[in-house]
Amino acid sequence: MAAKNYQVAEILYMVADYLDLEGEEFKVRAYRRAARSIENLSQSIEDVAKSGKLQEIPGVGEAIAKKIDEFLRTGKMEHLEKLKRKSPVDMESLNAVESLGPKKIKLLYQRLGVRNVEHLSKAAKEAKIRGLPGFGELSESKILQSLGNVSSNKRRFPREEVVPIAEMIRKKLQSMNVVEKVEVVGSYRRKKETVGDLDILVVSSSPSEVMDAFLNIDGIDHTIGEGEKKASLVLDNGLQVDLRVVGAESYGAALIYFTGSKYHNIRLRKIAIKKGYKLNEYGLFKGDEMVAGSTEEEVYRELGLDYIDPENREE
DNA sequence: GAGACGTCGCATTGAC
DNA sequence: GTCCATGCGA
DNA sequence: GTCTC
Repeated sequence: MAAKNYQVAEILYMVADYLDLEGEEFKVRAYRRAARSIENLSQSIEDVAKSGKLQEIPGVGEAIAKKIDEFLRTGKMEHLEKLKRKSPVDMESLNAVESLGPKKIKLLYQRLGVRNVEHLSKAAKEAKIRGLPGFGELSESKILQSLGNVSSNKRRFPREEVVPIAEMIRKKLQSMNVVEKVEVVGSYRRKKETVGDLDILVVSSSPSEVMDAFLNIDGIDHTIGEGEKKASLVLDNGLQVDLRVVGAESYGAALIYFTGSKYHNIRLRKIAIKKGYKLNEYGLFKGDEMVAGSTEEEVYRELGLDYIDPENREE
């Protein structure tokens, strides 16, 4: 895969981040969608551009195609340069800080003049952030914690590296007698070469016991959150693991939903709408009535589709 | 050309 | 303490 | 900004 694809995607993500700060909503999604398409492209973006078929990429229309062309020809994108010049803050670094999104970044700038991570770190250490609307003492310490984590954050893990971990967790949960089903979903189930995190789906009559077991597996660095149906933690090696517990009646729909890909879900959802249904992680509904949900096969069948293997759910 | 663009659980605040 | 609104993340 | 209707 040409390295250019990755660069183009990165640039589009950056444009999205800056637009996000300006309060744009749908353009942001549009740029991120285009970026994701290009990441997943099987051909080199340069070849696609040469044959003038950029607009055939999902999410790429006239405007973005033009910008990609510009970048491939000149190595720059004026649109992004302009956004950067206009922006008072360094979105690239600030947006990478956990728990900070566009709204909070904007507020930190307006109230404290925070433009980059150095300013942020200083403000947090001086306890200036607590007290701002929407921030408390806890938010402040989370920011500091996240700033300390920057290096270990965000890498993707080779599949081989996570298989033993996934299996360990799966076996541990499966051995519990309140657990009916366990599946490792997400890109792991789609058998991608790398995974960003591990997603685990469980059916159980006693979610709280499952949560408890999950939060006590070996090798936990820290937990990110825990609720009745959902928990997230980070292992010593930096891998994030998310757990979700659902009812048996929703198992199939949840499998589909959490296995993804996102594109695949969007496609299914559209097909569902066209047929007068609504599809979500809980099931396939006609009005308020669930017509399918306990198995994947059932949901696909009801949508008029043959079963699609997880590996083939990229689009 | 107009209108939609996913949706929801969780953490945290802040009001009561 | 409970309940709500908001932002974030997925 | 892009896609669908």
